[in-house]
Amino acid sequence: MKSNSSEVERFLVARGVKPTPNRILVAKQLMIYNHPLSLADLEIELDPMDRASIFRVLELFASKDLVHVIEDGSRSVKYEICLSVDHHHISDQHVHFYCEKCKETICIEDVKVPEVKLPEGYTLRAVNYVLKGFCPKCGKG
Amino acid sequence: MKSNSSEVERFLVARGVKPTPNRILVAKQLMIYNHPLSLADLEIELDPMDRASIFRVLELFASKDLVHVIEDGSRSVKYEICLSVDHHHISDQHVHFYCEKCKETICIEDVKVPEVKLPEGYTLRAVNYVLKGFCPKCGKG
DNA sequence: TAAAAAATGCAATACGGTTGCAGGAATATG
DNA sequence: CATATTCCTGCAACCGTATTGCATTTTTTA
Repeated sequence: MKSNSSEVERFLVARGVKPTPNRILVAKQLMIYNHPLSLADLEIELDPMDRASIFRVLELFASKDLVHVIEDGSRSVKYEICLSVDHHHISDQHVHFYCEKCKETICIEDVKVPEVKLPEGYTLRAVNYVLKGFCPKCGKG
Repeated sequence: MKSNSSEVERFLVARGVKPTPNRILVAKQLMIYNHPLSLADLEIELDPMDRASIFRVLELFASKDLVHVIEDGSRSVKYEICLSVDHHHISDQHVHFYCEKCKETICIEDVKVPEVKLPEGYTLRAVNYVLKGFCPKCGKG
């Protein structure tokens, strides 16, 4: 996983984002962890960076498709860095599993989001497919 | 769509829920609309019923599988009445479409949630598959 | 180098969800 | 039938997360 600053910087620039200190830190953090993080998670990791600043960075990243936004049904939205440019095609996205016991959101890289055919007239822009239950660590509940 | 009180009452009793006035009203409202409603939606429709009361009714309904809980990525959870008993099998559930412009969540009854095969060790209990974009009414955005 | 624009941090706010508590209705018990 | 107990309800307070407004600092532009 790439993590040194200049690499992160290049990544940001390549995606049309000006590499400010905060943006580099947020991106780096998202790269180090390889599972979706919430705003609160990042706030802890990036202390003392301000929550609003992190929020705005994530907002920007999302608008430029640098992150996937995952709503796992926990009360907070999760963000996952998206390194490859073509992972916006739905069929390239993997599903996520939310463990109702340990509250972790896990990427199931092996399982891609299955595509469905929408009726006429709909314009599809994103998809959110989250499976819920108990993860292997938490057993049968 | 069934909507008179005695029918709703029978529905509740059949599912093991005591048919109190509030519960009947909430269930009826969910039946009248045939798309998922948020707590706030219901609060408006059922005025002057108390928010906490509606909340507790929904909580009860969810625990008894009388409603599907849908997280569409808007900030609020949506509830959709589930008339048939066997719609808890994932493959029986339909997908939902969230319009990013008009903020409505629409049931795509025709499109069932595709099943995926999880790796060993996971216990699947629920699934949330929401498509996002623009609905036919809102066009291409 | 001055003006403009962008990024940041702080504080305040909005919002949806949730809980504690007390009164009242329904139900069970003697 | 009277009383105890449980359940339901509404009110008000609270919580956590997301979001915004504004002033300050930093960067970019002219």
